[in-house]
Amino acid sequence: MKQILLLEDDQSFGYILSEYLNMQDFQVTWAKSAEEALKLLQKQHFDLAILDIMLPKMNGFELAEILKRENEDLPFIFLSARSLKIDKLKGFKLGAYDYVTKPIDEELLVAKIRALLTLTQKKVTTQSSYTIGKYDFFPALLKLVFQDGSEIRLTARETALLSMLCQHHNQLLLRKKALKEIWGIQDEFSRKSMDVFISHLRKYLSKDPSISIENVHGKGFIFKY
Amino acid sequence: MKQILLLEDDQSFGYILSEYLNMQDFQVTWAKSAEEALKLLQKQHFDLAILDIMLPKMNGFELAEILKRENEDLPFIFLSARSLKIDKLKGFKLGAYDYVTKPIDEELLVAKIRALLTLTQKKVTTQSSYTIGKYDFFPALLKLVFQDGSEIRLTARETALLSMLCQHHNQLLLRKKALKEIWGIQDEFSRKSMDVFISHLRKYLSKDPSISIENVHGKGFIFKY
DNA sequence: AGTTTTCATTAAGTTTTTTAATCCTTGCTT
DNA sequence: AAGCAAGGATTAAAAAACTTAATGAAAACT
Repeated sequence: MKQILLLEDDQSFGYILSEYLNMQDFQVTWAKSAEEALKLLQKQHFDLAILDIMLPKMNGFELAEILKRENEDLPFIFLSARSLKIDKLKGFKLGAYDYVTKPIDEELLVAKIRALLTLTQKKVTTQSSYTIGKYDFFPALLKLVFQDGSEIRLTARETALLSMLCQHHNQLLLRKKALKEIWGIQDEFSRKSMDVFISHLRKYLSKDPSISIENVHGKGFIFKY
Repeated sequence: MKQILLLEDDQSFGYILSEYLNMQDFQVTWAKSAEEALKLLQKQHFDLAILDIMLPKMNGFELAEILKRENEDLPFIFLSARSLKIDKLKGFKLGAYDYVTKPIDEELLVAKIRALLTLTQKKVTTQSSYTIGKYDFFPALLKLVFQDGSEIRLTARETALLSMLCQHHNQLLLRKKALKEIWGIQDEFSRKSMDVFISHLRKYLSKDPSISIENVHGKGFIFKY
């Protein structure tokens, strides 16, 4: 569940919004001042921050500047009653993902939040382990472990390819996509090389017959399990 | 310079917007139909797409779906005269960064674009090139180019190590840190391997005597230039 | 049915990375 | 300050990983 930090000094609005976001399956932590927000940020991880701008002491802009300096990749959205263009420009310049003016449309806000989270999370995706039939696959350890405890050590490319297959399991993984991601710019030549690795993986995974890497002619592969 | 794909069938609006974006130092390619946009996407790399929704044949939503399926991580913004909430929701659901309604404020649009580009580019972390004294280093191409045009091809590990050194240039890069990042949390054994690569890099960079990779006993290296 | 393109697998060739060996440097100990 | 251990530089060798080639089979196209 995604952790959201909400900075908002207005009691009733803050309450309503945090309840709404909670309902939408976000884990909201509500800070009523920038100072409180900073303390929370040091203790806990957040996936996204929603920042009100006008606050009694330190304002949302100032907090954002600190965030950018310290907490590098926490994405944030400004939320403010001020709809002046100059404020919006300042917001974006500070690296905000969006600048939403009150009154807000909660449904749209949630849609934006989800889009943003998908975007920022995308890169990090690699799970730390996958269960593939009777195997366990540990990408970071370059290891594939069979039910009976026997291990197969994988090479870097084998691991990269198997990871991609896992991320798309039971869906088509386009050749083009894998080539681009693992081999970099797709010179149509490494096609051959990729085939060799598919072949390796099939061999490694052959102890469980319910697993298969099936080819879709001209398109790519489907990793079924 | 950032490459932007603009999909817009309205002649005059498309012209004005692409001119404006050009002025703001973006490299804009203007497609007048979704089909044309698709062709361009196959040939060229873009950093961002701006998609009009209402188009004669294939519309912007449909194109976005294809993009999501095929072209991995090209971020896009919808641009439309339709301001219905249902359209906006659909836009975000498709993974758009934003949904902007006409008439647009060009200045705000550019601010958003810049913010989004920063956001998406950040993930890739590694700069696309570094100037090191009389050399240019292109991590993605695994190349080190000397002033006189002569090229040195680097291996994956050489590139990874040189990238890290660049990121910390004129500061101490801890051995431990490099080992962890490049070799994975590793046994003190690949220490030796790392030394070999340091040695390679020194040799490659020896044509410019103002560059040096200096050792800090027991700690790591400082890349000076 | 024949032809062309794509795919699977094995083997051979090449490149990259690691390990080893040797000598040098740094900083500590007495 | 001499001796010594631990860290570092460089080159060469061995090992591992990756790519290319070769062959035969399957799929799609005419």
